[in-house]
Amino acid sequence: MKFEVLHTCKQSGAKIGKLYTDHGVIDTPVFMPVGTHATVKGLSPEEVKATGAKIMLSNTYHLYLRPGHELVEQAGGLHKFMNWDRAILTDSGGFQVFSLSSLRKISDEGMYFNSFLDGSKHFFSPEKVMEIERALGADIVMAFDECTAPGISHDEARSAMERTLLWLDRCSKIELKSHQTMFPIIQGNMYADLRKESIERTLPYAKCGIAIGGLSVGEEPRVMYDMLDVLQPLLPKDMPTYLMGVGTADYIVEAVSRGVDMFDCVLPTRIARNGSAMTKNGFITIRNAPYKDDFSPVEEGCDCYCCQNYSRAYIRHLIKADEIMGGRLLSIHNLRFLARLTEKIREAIWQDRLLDFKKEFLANYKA
RNA sequence: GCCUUAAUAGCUCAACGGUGGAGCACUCGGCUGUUAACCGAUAGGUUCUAGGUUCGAAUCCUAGUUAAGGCG
Repeated sequence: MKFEVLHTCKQSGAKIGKLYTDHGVIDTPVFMPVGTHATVKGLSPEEVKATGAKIMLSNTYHLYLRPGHELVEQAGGLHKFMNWDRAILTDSGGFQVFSLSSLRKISDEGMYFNSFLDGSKHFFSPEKVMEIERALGADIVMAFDECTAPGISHDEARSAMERTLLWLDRCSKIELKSHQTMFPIIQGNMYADLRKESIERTLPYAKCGIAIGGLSVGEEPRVMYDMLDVLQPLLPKDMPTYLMGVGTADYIVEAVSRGVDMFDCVLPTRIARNGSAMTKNGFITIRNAPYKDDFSPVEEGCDCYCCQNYSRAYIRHLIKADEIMGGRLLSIHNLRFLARLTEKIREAIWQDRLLDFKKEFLANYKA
């Protein structure tokens, strides 16, 4: 895997790049749809591709529990199993350590946890996670990290950061398949000194990209931007930076202008299934009454399959009637919306005017 | 014509003679490395009508109205 920088924005320092994988080339900045259970909920791979996605996420923790990484390997790997021939990134389960905290116990050795499916006991060590990710066969595999919530003490944050670094070192010793590369993850909670130390000590492990974890976990946006500001001067210039879990237009624009290149988020597809659409003016809740007889497209000027063929009124009807198609159409739109956003961002970077673009974009966007 | 049963929120139904609730629908809010086609909130009532019994009636009694079923 190789990353090539094509241009750096003179106004912002943001870069346009190409990430070459065995499963295609990814233009950055990029948004990556999430398909936790080896499917972007509700959409076929063809539909996901049609939104412009060149890479998608899947999840180590969930696929390990069901159907099992051995089975995926037996099927010929994740790409073949799910019929997706473009790039895949697997998250390590570190976030599940965090979000399913009631079910786990954590130590330097790793994480003991109970399956949310049947309560059975399991253990993830960094080595075990790498072994699973190798079996799944994604192009980019995430290191096993410990994600923390805002509000913890400096000591607790340091402890999680140290553990993440310890685990990272162990992850780095496990051999992956030839087409795979591992992204290490920066932690440090909301403490500037820890974030700085974390990136400095994590960078030596970054071969083709580096990730920022533990943000967008409930803190105020300002806090996240502050952390990105701390990291920005220390980010590598020759490889992509991936801000994990971020997926609203305003966050993406703000983060790219601070040097971030890759994003993923469940939000576009989740809020779609729950009846909301992303637009350049912010979210709109299509399921609400005002759209009952609104026969215009979800977003005027959008080139997606949804907007080209269906009205807000129809989609509202589908959502209210609990018809799957409503969530599917909005998922298509929201993914296309973010793909188009990154296209516009790349264009602005080419033209060395990303900060102007950001200002114009945010002026119309209501968070 | 007679008999039986029923009538409570928009719908389907709870509620011992003791402060009328639930689910769904409606309206709105939330969702950020997916335990999420999910979660939450607001609103919604002359308990069919009129009398009666009772300290107190959705609940018991009488009459009526409407509906369903049965008998003629």
